[in-house]
Amino acid sequence: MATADPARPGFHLPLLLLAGFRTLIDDLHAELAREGHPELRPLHGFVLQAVGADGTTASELGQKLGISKQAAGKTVDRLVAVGYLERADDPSDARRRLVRVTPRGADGLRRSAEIFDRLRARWADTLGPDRVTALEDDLGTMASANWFRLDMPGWFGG
Amino acid sequence: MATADPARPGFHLPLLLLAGFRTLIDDLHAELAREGHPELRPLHGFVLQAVGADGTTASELGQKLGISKQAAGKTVDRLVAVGYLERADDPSDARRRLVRVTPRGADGLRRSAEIFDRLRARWADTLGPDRVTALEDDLGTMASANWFRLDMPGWFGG
DNA sequence: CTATTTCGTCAACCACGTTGACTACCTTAC
DNA sequence: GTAAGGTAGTCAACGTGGTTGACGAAATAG
Repeated sequence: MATADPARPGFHLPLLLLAGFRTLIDDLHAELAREGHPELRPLHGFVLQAVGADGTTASELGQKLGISKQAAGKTVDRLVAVGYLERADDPSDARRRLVRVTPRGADGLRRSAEIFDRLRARWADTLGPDRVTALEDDLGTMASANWFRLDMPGWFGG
Repeated sequence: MATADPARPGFHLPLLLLAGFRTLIDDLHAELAREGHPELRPLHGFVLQAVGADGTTASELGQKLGISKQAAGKTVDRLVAVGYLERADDPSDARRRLVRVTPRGADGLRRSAEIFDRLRARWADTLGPDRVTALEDDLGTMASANWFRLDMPGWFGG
């Protein structure tokens, strides 16, 4: 493969990280689809996670995810449409529209966590538990600068 | 951060991989912009790389990147518009339109490789060269299935 | 010479992001 | 109590990156 050209070692690392991420994410969603959540898309897990048990609002969500409130609102729309989130009025502030995870959303979230645990175990089986931990430690050290920003336009569109 | 919740260790790994990738890619493009390539988007580097020194066609490119020929064609359009790729007729086959990297494209590619080397060196400075190598080895082992596919819809859209 | 395949493109569509403008509402200050 | 200002949510237009389906032109197979 061109990008794995040994003459350009610098290209290895980003591609490996991307491929590793993709492998995990693809496996997760294949399993999630098998377990009754075929509509759940890769971004959705992060969004559900960010909404959390206490609920939130579109603006807050946008801030948490590093995207605009409009983009967050649209994503909520989609997740509401497939039944993973619901909106409710905030009695204490008529401007706000509370966003909450539905039972179905909670189920998807729970299964995601379980599946990720199993996938991590598979990595541990292949590499050894210590190396997976070391990998996580090292990545944690290096990645701490850009933490948990999902605003895709940084690398893709927009 | 919610997704880094220690109670859900399974969420660590994918997020770390994503964050690591993002950090690298963001740093690359910040530096690339500084060096005279502000139009270069994260995907573009992979595409230029896939076009290669010998040139290719939209269909071939699509196959290499794991996307449709139409998507590949559109991406080529954009890269032609900003001067990184050019099209030429294939004298031996009137259906084909050769896609080639321009000198400007080659410059961007060369700089990308250099910058990635420097970024990798930074990782090596922080973690130690042996751990970076180990990280690459382990990721290579785990990620070997999904190599260099850019079809975002798998995780994002459509 | 005809049938099939392949290459490139067009058109419609979807997911995901952006900015700008606007309404409705809460809050603060006078 | 009202005017002013900030905040929440939505609408509209747009850009990027993907998808499928349809189609003409050119190469290839029979």
